[in-house]
Amino acid sequence: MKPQSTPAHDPTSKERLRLWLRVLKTNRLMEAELRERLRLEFGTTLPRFDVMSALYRNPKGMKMSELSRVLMVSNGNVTGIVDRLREDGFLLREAVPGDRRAARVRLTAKGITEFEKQASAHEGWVSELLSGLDAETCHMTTELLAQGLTLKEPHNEN
Amino acid sequence: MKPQSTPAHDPTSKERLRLWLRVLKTNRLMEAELRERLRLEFGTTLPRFDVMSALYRNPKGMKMSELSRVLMVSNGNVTGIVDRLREDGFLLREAVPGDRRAARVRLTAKGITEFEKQASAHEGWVSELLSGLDAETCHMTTELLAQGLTLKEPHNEN
DNA sequence: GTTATTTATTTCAAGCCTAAACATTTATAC
DNA sequence: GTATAAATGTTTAGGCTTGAAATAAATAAC
Repeated sequence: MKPQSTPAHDPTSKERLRLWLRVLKTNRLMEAELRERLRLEFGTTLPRFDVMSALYRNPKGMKMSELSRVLMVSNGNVTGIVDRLREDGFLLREAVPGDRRAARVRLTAKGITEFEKQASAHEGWVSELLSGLDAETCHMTTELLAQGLTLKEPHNEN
Repeated sequence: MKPQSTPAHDPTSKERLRLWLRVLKTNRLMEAELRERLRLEFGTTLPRFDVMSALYRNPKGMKMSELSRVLMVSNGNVTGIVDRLREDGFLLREAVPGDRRAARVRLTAKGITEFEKQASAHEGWVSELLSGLDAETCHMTTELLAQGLTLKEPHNEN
């Protein structure tokens, strides 16, 4: 837990690097698998699933900038994904009263129905992929990762 | 550690989902930070760094398909990244004697020098970002993730 | 009230990424 | 030997992603 001296062969630094590479690999393997299943079973993508998931947790809708902050992707990125989801009728845009710049986005009934199917399958897939870890071990690992990351998230005032 | 029953409120399934979301968040925050630093300090990107890193560990060079397998990205993806790195003079392509389909890629001297600078900074950044975890905790977390992921990597016969 | 700044969002160029189609070469079957 | 299959790479179409520039509206300064 010392500061960050990094003299080329600092063993702590090496262990942290190994952990990072493991996180990276876990992430890639799982994303690849989930992406493929979402595509085959539902004809959708991970970013689309993420957007719908955020909106599902916020039934009253979210502003574009909120979405972009919560999902940790750029503003312009959200524009495109939302556009395509709207073309498919899964969400709609509304004006924000009192602020003609902003746009509020929320799921349609069709979007809610569709997302619930996807989310149920998704949770099962994740559980299957992580079936090597029981609940307690998962919980501990989650806490360790959360505590270990000394990285402030971008500010969040609603 | 039971199979994957997933009856909507299975607590184990929920913990695995939470862990997955935490891995995802850790990955995004760290990738965003590392990407920005690579861009500002070295004018490069994470995928480029990854390719050079793989080649650095294989001084004799790697075939395109090897690169694609090790990095867990698609074949066509590697083509583009390698093209751009070659334009910058960081790597070169060679014919593989006895197989006129294949191409072997390896770092140039310029590429080696450049990557060593980047890798040194990169290791320091990672250590800084994970400074909340000491060596032992890192090691344990790495093992847990490695063991927990019941996902075969794509086969690797050289 | 006008000017300047900040905020919300879109557009754009460039690069990343995948799956599928393609071309070429090598290996296998017979 | 020839047909078939498998392997190596590239290309293509479409979507994702970013950072920067542009647009427009709201807010602050004065």
